Amino acid sequence: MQTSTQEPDPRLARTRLVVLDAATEVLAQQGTEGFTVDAVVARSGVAKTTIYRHWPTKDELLLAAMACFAHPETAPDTGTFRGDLLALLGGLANALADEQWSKSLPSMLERAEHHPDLAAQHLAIVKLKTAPLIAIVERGRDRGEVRADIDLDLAPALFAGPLFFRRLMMRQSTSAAQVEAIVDAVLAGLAG
Amino acid sequence: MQTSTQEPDPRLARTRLVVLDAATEVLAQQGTEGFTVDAVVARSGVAKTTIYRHWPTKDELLLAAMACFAHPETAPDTGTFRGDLLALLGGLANALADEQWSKSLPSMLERAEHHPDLAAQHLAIVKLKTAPLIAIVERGRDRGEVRADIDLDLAPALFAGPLFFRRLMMRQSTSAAQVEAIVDAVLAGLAG
DNA sequence: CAGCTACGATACCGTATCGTAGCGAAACGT
DNA sequence: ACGTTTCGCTACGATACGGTATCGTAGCTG
Repeated sequence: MQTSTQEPDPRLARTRLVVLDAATEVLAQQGTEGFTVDAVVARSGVAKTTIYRHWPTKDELLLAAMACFAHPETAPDTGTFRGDLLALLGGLANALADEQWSKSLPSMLERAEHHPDLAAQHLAIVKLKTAPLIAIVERGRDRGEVRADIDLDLAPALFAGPLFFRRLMMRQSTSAAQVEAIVDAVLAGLAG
Repeated sequence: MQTSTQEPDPRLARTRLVVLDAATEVLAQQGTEGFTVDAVVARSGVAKTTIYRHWPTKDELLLAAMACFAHPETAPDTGTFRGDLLALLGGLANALADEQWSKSLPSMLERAEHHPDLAAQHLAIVKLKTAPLIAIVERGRDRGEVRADIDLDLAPALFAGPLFFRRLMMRQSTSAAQVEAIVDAVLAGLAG
């Protein structure tokens, strides 16, 4: 046997791509309230029946769309602890300002609050995004730039928390100068 | 004339109270998705027609329900800067853990993202809640415990941001010891 | 080319939900 | 006690949306 399942139909991948792309756009622009299958149909140009052949229910489509944001972040390496933090948090500030992920973030939080499976997935995304931050702090600790008794679990909240707070609660973006002020403030408290 | 508008019908106030109470509960427990007029009817025991007599549309009911969370926070005065921060943020950590307001927070954020009027209202609530924090920092600055060039706009994000981050993004509560660690970390960076 | 597979279009069903109509009953102020 | 205001109830209309059925078409693989 082994009838060469090596080549799956390219049409499958194509519609998956087009539909998920449209789905993430709808989610970012309209939120969960406007996230309707018909809206994805209109935006993607893919027939509703086809969408249901790929994702048997709307929730699975939404889940798949949200999973698209699970790209791992890379940790910068500028040589200094402070430089790494500035680079990473500066990128985060920009991402929070205009990336689709940040625009869908409130929707994800809302649904995660009431749907355990989505909460788990979102937590996985958050861990992917905060991993480099932890890595940076760990590196700083090993270099002696950070107190040895630092609680690594608190690091993401300390550094990224203020940025998310400004984005979600105050609806403000954070400038490079403000990122610098935040980093310097927290950094002083962690110095060893 | 002047037929003593002093005494409005107590029935009006009563239903307002009962309905809004039920509405906030539904919102906290079910989120915006489950926030339906019929659900509020079921929970409050008030007839649907009556609800519509008070709030002509569902959105206005939701707006009114969310406005219920606009209680001003009082600033503690323990005598020391650090003590004030610990008291206030400790209270915030507890509120984030189990108050209805925190449970409806994701829903409010989600809707604020796409409804300008709700965004404005939510911002007003946030300012009410963060006002005492700013007051504390200001007091600390005047006492010389905080650098004079502190950016007061950044203070809420620095202190409260980590707590919200843990609640919203990590779905974790924050213990008193962790609050202390956060306060001490940020406080060191703000010292004058 | 032949057969299979995925896609498209349309129509359709069932349900949830917003919002209203109409009428009677109860509670309020005087 | 009486008029007025508010409330409750049932039923209803309208619409939007999730999901399916059917059939025909286009594209892929061999």
